[in-house]
Amino acid sequence: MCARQTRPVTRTDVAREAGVSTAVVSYVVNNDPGHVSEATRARVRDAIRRLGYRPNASARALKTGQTGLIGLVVPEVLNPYYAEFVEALDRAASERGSSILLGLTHKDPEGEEKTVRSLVARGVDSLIYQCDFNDEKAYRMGGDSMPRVLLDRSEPLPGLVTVGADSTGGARQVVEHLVGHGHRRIGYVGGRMVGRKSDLRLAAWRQVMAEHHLDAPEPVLTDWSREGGYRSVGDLMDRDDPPTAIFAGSDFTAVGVLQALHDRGLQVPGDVAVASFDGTADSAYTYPALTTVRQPFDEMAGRAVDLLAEDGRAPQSTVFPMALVVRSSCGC
Amino acid sequence: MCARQTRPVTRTDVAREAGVSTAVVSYVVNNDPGHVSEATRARVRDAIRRLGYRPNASARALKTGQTGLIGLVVPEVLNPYYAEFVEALDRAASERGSSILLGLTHKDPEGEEKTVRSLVARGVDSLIYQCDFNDEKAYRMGGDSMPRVLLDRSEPLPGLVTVGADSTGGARQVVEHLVGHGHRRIGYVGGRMVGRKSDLRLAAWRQVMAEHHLDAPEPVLTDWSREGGYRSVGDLMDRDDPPTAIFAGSDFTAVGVLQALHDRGLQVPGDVAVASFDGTADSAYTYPALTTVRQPFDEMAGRAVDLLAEDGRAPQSTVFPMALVVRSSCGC
DNA sequence: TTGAAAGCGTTACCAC
DNA sequence: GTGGTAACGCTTTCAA
Repeated sequence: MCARQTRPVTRTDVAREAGVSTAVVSYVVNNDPGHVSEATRARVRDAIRRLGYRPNASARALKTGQTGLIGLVVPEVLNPYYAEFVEALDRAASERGSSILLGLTHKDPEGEEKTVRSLVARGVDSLIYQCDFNDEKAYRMGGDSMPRVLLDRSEPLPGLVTVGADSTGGARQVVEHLVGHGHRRIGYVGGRMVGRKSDLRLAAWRQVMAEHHLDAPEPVLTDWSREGGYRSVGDLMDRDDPPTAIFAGSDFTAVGVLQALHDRGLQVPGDVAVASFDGTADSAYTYPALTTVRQPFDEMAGRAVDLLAEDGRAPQSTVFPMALVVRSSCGC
Repeated sequence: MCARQTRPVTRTDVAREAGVSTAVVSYVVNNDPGHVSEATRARVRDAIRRLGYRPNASARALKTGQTGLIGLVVPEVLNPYYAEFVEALDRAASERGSSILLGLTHKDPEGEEKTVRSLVARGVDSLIYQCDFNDEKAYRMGGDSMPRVLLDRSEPLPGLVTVGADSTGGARQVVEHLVGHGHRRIGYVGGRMVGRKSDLRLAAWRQVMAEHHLDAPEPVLTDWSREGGYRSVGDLMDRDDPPTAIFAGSDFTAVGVLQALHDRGLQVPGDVAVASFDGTADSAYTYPALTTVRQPFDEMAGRAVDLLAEDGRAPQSTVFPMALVVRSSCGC
């Protein structure tokens, strides 16, 4: 009735049990259409159930050369920004029959290289990069034989496959909105860019200010963290003419900004308005709730996984629009 | 100089290049000690480098029966509570030479079963469960042949391997702290337990109240989300004698509670004190910063991965203490 | 210290 | 429709 031994059931056992060859079992397991008669198919299915047979993933992978694993390189998952990507990518991957092999770098710059190496060694079919440092280097490390995409890039990168959001358009919407509230002194707080040339948000902020003939105060550049946001408020508010509104380069930054503002006894949006960037889930639960522009997480994730499946190694760049989410931190 | 074809380099190629047998290549790759002379070793390493050889993970896994993959079943990663676990587990796993294969259920109750099935089909060596529903059922699904641990369990479960935190002790610390501030009406807000018998936090709160001869107001049970926390505040504060302090069953819940309190124009901790449970990173960045008890994420993660490695199928239960983190939401 | 060779569980080509 | 069987790339025993 039940197997005495723990030896795993193989396709050979099933074949014997069903009185067919191993090839037929393979056909049935892989739903090979038309190849096998209904009667046989049923018999095999039955044997599979009776024996509790489970195909061996490693054997299949060895034979087909495909593991169904997508390696995801991402700094951390405690930052909701990355968490949004991870969730969206997991959904996209599983809809398409793949799984995500997590490669957290834990924000360690050299962890990136280690992570990629480990992912490749585990036999991932493809790679998605969502990282901050040494982008192109890490990207190359994947090896040219493997489909890979660089996520969260707003601009095409020569020779690379990228997917991203229209950061410029998004940032413009935020700053325009703040200007629309009548603010004239709008400060910018964000992190320093590490692996990229420039910060499109910063540039867009400058540009919108200029278009409205407004002076852009000196931006505060810190690191992309809540702590960074917190610290930046001193720099910004201790000036002779502090801003009446702050554009934070990320929701995460804004969380720190908000706390620092509260600690100084300033009202938001009464004394200072705040708006930010990313539209992560937690931006709705700050106090006050953040006005922000939402990243198209699902669209980017879906596209990224599709590109991998297309095996597309032709360099190309996809950019999705961002949408303004109006809440109360701006004064609406 | 460079390979014309894209055919992947195998151990056979390396053997030929180095003028040795494939077995020797294997010895070198796996650092088999003493088995091969320094000269040969160097020759092989050289050939490996020249050819750019990378061992094939699937073939190795097929042969050894080990993939080095740990399946992690977890509802979501956007909730910082789970994100803390994911980060800690990833760290623990990679320190021990394994990788985490992510199995997000996306809070879909039936997703749990699908997720486990998918993880097993991908050939994980072992399974870690960090989930809310149908615990034991999902646990059994892993199959008895596979090492697996149920994470985040404060009490032993007959026949299962569990790792958790001392929730009772943690909750007691929080409530005692609130009592120490002179509060007499301390409310409880938390989620409903789904896969478990009872909520130890709730019980501990009741007990501490009783020990101090304090009446425990009717607890508010909602779901474990920011939204749930937000909604619960109405239930609690519209009473005839609203509490002067609130114990939230999780930081996530507390975030919603805080926002609702602010929206009602109540000061924290002035009008109402708040303290919570979990000690996730974001609890330091609410307004005001939350007093909470911290889960021993790293300890639990490390222990969980160790238990898997020990192949320990003997049911056992490990519980780590929780530590009070005093910040400003309690009125300190 | 090194090599030959037997599988590991599949898939898929080719005969029947 | 069905079955035989040669790989896939690796580990490991056993002999040399």
